[in-house]
Amino acid sequence: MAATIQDVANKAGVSQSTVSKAMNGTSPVSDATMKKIQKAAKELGYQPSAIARSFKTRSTYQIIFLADFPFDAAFVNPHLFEIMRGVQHTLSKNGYALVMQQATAKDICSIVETAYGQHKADGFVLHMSVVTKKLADVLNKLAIPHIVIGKPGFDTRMCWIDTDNTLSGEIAAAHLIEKGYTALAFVGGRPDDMTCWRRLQGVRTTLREHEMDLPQTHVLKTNSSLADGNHAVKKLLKMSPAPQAVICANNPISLGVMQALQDRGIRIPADIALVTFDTYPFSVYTEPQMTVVDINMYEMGQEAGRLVLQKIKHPKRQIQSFTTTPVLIQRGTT
Amino acid sequence: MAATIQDVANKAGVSQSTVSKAMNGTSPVSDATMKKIQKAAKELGYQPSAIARSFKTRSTYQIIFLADFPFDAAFVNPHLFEIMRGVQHTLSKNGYALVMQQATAKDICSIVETAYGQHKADGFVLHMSVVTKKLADVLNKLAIPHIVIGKPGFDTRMCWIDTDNTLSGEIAAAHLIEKGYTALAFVGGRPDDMTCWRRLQGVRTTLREHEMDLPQTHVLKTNSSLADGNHAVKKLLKMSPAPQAVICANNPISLGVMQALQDRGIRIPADIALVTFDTYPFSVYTEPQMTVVDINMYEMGQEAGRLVLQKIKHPKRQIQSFTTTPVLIQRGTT
DNA sequence: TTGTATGCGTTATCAG
DNA sequence: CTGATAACGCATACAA
Repeated sequence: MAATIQDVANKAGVSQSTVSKAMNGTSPVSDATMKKIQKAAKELGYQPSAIARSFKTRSTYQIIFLADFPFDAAFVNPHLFEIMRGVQHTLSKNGYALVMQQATAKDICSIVETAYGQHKADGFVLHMSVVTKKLADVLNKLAIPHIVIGKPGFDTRMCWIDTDNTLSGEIAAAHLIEKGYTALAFVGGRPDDMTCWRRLQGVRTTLREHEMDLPQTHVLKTNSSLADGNHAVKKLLKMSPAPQAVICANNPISLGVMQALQDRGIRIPADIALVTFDTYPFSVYTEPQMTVVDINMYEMGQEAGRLVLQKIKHPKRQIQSFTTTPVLIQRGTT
Repeated sequence: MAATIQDVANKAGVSQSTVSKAMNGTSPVSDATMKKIQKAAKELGYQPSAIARSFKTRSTYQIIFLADFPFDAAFVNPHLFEIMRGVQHTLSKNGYALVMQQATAKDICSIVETAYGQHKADGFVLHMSVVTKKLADVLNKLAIPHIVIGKPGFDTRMCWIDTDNTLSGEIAAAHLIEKGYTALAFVGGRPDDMTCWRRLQGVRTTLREHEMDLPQTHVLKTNSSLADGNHAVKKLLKMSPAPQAVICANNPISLGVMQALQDRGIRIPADIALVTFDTYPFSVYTEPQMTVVDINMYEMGQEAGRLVLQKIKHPKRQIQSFTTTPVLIQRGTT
């Protein structure tokens, strides 16, 4: 059997509580006994039992990451894992572990209630996609430490952090303006795609600040697929004034636009410049590589980790904010 | 405070140990008292403490997944997450939780030793990339339940499962033969890339079975990048006999080959057919879509989960095997 | 600075 | 079928 704190105490010739104090520095111990204890512990290969400690301190040192991990998740929602990596990193540094668990909006409440009720975790990191109003009530009523990744679509007292897509849009627009492009177009996603929509808002804001215009005729709505990008090109080329630069709301759209443009012999960026958002999946594989406004999801994960630990220590603090600044990566398309 | 088993016992007017037996079905209980207990438990919202149970039963019901999660992991090694999803699914169904933790070949030993020594987990799922001989010794000496994802590069008594890349190669070759292609070429990775190498071996095996040949001149070595795929085309077109079909050892290579082929006006599959491995990242985004031999990593994860639980129950059983059959997905390039 | 005593919530052994 | 009782390993209030 593994050595217990009692074994160490016996071997060192001191009491069990003294060993505890010595190990945790929770109360002063004389040099002499400290030495004895360390020696005994080392010889026995003593390792404190995390379970017993949890039992006594009534905390698990665990955080559960809940999301609806889709089939082929790494491709469908790669950000999820970059965020998880970040969370894990922070937690690990603070002696906490990250548990990964699948959930849906449907079963999230019962999962959280039982996991917390049975003391399986001290807190939760929740992806926006599984967050519901009912969950917000549960979290609030039971005062469960948590942080939501992504701003919930409804008013709530939950704690959340998100990326600033509006700011990303502003940065994209500012870059194009700085490069001297005056006639812009925007190829977006569906009206209910908040990410795309916020990026568009950002673009608009910056253009307005420069007293430039983005007429409704130059804003295209699509379903965010590569094929939609292809089709958008027909409309882009009919616009008047002809766009000198196109902002694509996401990677698939931008790849579609680029392909169709190049198929017609239009040179990028000489004839038309292109900007999109996020590095993956395609932006570094195109020729030329895409200029993008990127976001460091790993950093956001780290911040989420810090915040959930903070909530555990200070349950009353409420955090609702944007984090991690988007950054422009200029490559070949502008 | 949350209700304890004692509270339930008091409310039901029975002893604490009877409640335990009733809840766990660990010893027969009369219908009448069972009813009383269930009623009391429900009214109190009783939830058993997982910590206390762990403490008593000396098991954590946790498995740690250890891998070197790289920067932009979802793109660099997407399979990792599909596997994790599978593991998590199986564990969850069996009342276990999956902890995600970053590790490197350097620190893996100390991580495993302390995590196991401190009773933070009952077992481990380890990615091949962090597995060392020293780790194998530790695992063996302490009889730690584990399963390695990927066959280790050295002889060992560790338990592992892997995908059968050789079989994948065989399937790719068989498909081309069935389609009537007789002159083949193979564009591979570096000689030390075992995945590529095994796929090539599989191709060779099947060709030999059909008394066909893959001469050394028709096997190209590259660094597995898209650009390498591009460059390979020059050599492919100089080969004699001219290849009717090309097997690319992985996705980036195949995309490069396809691009360069199409740039020269060569039609796929009319002039040259193409086969590669894995669905992502590119195979569904090309035009035409790639025919691939794919592997279900989620299934492999599920299997890994089952195996590690089995190892916990039967520590002596040793498993070293291939799992999950590769499957041909015929699309537009053959 | 050290030791004694207590209890965290559960399961399990044993007697009744 | 039920109940009393003893651990599990540790942290901590309190006493010395």
